[in-house]
Amino acid sequence: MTTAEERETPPARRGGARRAELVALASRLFRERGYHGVGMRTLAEAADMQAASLYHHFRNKEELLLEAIFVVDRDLIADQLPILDGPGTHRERLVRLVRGHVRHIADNRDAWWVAARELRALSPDRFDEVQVYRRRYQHRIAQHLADGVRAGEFDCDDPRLVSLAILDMINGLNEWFDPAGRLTIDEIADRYASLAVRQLTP
Amino acid sequence: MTTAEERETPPARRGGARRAELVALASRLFRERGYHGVGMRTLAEAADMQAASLYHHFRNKEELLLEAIFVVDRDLIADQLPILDGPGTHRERLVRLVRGHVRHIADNRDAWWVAARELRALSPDRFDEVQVYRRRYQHRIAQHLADGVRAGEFDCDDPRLVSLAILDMINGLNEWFDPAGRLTIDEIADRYASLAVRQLTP
DNA sequence: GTCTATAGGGGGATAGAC
DNA sequence: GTCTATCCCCCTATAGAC
Repeated sequence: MTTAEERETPPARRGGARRAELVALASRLFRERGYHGVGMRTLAEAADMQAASLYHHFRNKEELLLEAIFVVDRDLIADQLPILDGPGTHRERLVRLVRGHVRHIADNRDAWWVAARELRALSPDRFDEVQVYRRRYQHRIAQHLADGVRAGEFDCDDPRLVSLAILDMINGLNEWFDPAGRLTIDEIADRYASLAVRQLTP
Repeated sequence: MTTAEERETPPARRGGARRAELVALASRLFRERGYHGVGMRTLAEAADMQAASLYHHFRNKEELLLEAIFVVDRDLIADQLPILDGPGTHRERLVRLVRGHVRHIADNRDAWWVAARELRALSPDRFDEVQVYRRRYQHRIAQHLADGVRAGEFDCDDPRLVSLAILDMINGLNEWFDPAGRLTIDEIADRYASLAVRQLTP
């Protein structure tokens, strides 16, 4: 049982290191086998405990999924959007945003994988909750592009469409990025920032 | 039971309209609830039959998934790659390819959804089989970009990376495209073709 | 080609001891 | 905070009648 107060605290602010470890473990397994493909018994075995013990840390399986997804969608807003309100030209701020976004993916690959694939496994209420974050991020970027156009710095016929195109381009890299591959993540971050700028250069 | 000859025929060339109907139905349900989230009973009910009857049409559940994914990955190669060997400048051929790719997604949204999310639910052998198609498509596009650079038509430091960036941009639209939305699919196809060209214009 | 029946296993979740 | 034991349900797949 949880108290009313605990129920209203956002999941990721509750609990400590153990809870975060379990979420990270769940993210890895969900990524490898899919949310519905991983049972609580499998999860528990990987955490060296019994399935029943997991229910002391999480109300149910969905809460594990929600926390994994929040690592992506809530933290991204917090880390990234302040960049757009910071100093620099519109172009410089966009470059910093793209680089930061690429590195956030590289630093949280399992969670990004899960957030991309398993959002629909959430109940409708939870789904909507995540979508609010996701849309806020995209809309703010579209706004930044429109601002840059008004400032005469960008050339862009359709900021909404281009913001989606740029985000999809970046998010796709988690599918093929290989830490041992031809390019380091910092090289990719730089090149993707250039590609984004190229879409907007007058 | 199937004969040896049937077993060696590629899945999508076997069977008739009924089989294709069942694959389309499965694609829709897999998209809505995920591959592991849809049971054979659910599938059978939606098709107005009993679960056991499905095993007359498909050896197992995975065969349904494989066929859904092949609608995307095998057909795309067949429809699209000839464009790059056809007439026109490198730029014109790229524009035709992007438009065709966008329309293929719009015409097969369920299958594309499943192909993007559930590839890992395949057994390793089947997974590899699909990846061969996927890589062939991407490599051929990277080749086209490199050819265009040599012809002096494109400017591109890293054709491999840019081919991935363009494909990820396009494939992402299935996440947010709404047939009843602001832009028609043909408008999106045109604008995405322009964005792709913009990445390569000297 | 479709059915009924069922095998054999795993699913999420809970009760209550310690 | 972790355990054992268990509930009840759904899973994929097969056997064999029609």
